[in-house]
Amino acid sequence: MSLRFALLGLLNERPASGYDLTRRFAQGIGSYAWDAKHSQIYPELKKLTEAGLIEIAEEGARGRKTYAITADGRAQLRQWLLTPAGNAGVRNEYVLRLFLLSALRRDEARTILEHTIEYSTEQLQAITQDFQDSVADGGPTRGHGALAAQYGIRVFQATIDWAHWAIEQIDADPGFGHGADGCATAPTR
Amino acid sequence: MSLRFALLGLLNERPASGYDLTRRFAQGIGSYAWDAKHSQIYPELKKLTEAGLIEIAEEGARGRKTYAITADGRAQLRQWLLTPAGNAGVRNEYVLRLFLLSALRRDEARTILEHTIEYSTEQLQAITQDFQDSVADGGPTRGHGALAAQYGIRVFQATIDWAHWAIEQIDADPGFGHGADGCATAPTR
DNA sequence: CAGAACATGTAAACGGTTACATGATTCC
DNA sequence: GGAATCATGTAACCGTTTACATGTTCTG
Repeated sequence: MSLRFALLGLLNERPASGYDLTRRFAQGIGSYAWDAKHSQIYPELKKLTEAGLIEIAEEGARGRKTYAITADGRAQLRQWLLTPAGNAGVRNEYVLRLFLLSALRRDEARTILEHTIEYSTEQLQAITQDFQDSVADGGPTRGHGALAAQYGIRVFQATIDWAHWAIEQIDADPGFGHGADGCATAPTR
Repeated sequence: MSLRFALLGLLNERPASGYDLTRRFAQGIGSYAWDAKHSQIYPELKKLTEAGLIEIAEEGARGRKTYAITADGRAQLRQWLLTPAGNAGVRNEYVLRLFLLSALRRDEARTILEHTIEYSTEQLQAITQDFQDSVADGGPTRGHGALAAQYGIRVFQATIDWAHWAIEQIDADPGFGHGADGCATAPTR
């Protein structure tokens, strides 16, 4: 059900085609909120159109269809947002990997954490850059743009800080890596 | 594929039954890394056993089966962790909702952000409490326990800080809520 | 004119959720 | 003895991914 509202939310900001929406999922929103592929987006846009929540605002070159949210769609989006939702099914493979670090040897875990710092730093810079580009283009400095960008910045910064701290921890911990292959402290059974 | 490694990872820490694993998903790990229900966990444990990656270490009362990871399973887990993974399909409905706040009126968005602060504060306290309980019980203060708990603490704290900042932003922004129902700045077409 | 990017769609296979279903043990 | 908790499983449905499939427009 969330995909439907993710699409309504993006279309509420401004009209877009399936192609546009696919790229937006592949970029920012897909990295920390919700991901979707074009093969899921196109059929969903069709359903939303049939339900009257969005409409084709314009048909352009190459079969391009620009969709816009309708009053009905906006009402449903608002209703969904105003309905409280307990923390539903989170899925983040990257974070899962961070959780399982104790299965690695100290040096391996350190390498992964260093990659995490590198990766998160890149993401941080990408968000900052995107945001500044959007400001320069006269794009939305308010609403979605600024709030979401700032959220991403803070979460990635927290991840970087955590990874630095985690490296210190594993370096200081003599028992780290007990679950690693071929280590004497890990009996097979 | 990730569920498989999530299970191997948890079993690498210590042997557990399907029931134990279900509870651990419902608690910490399910809130910020990976979620799964018992109906998915039990069949997966069966498959992992058939593949020789885990084994039944003990059969107890009420049909309880305690599974333990095998050397093979540990090797596969380690291999997976050491294989770099670009940020794969993230899904977090709670964060998605935060992204779409600009569809609401200022006062509504503020309410949601206040709920976010409240909720994240509770989560923060729950993690801190769980972690302290686990230390008091002589549980693992190393590996998974400490690193994961600290990660959760930092991410929830970042969310709280962001929400405070976001409330200030929307209060200061005269254009906020342009996408809300019945607002003059949002023409239907 | 070739290759990249734009643009949309479908189908099979897989993963995940909800609901159904059952029974044992413990606690009060 | 009844309720809560422990404990495991299956099936139908729905959401998601991967792979297949096609054609257009722009850029160099």
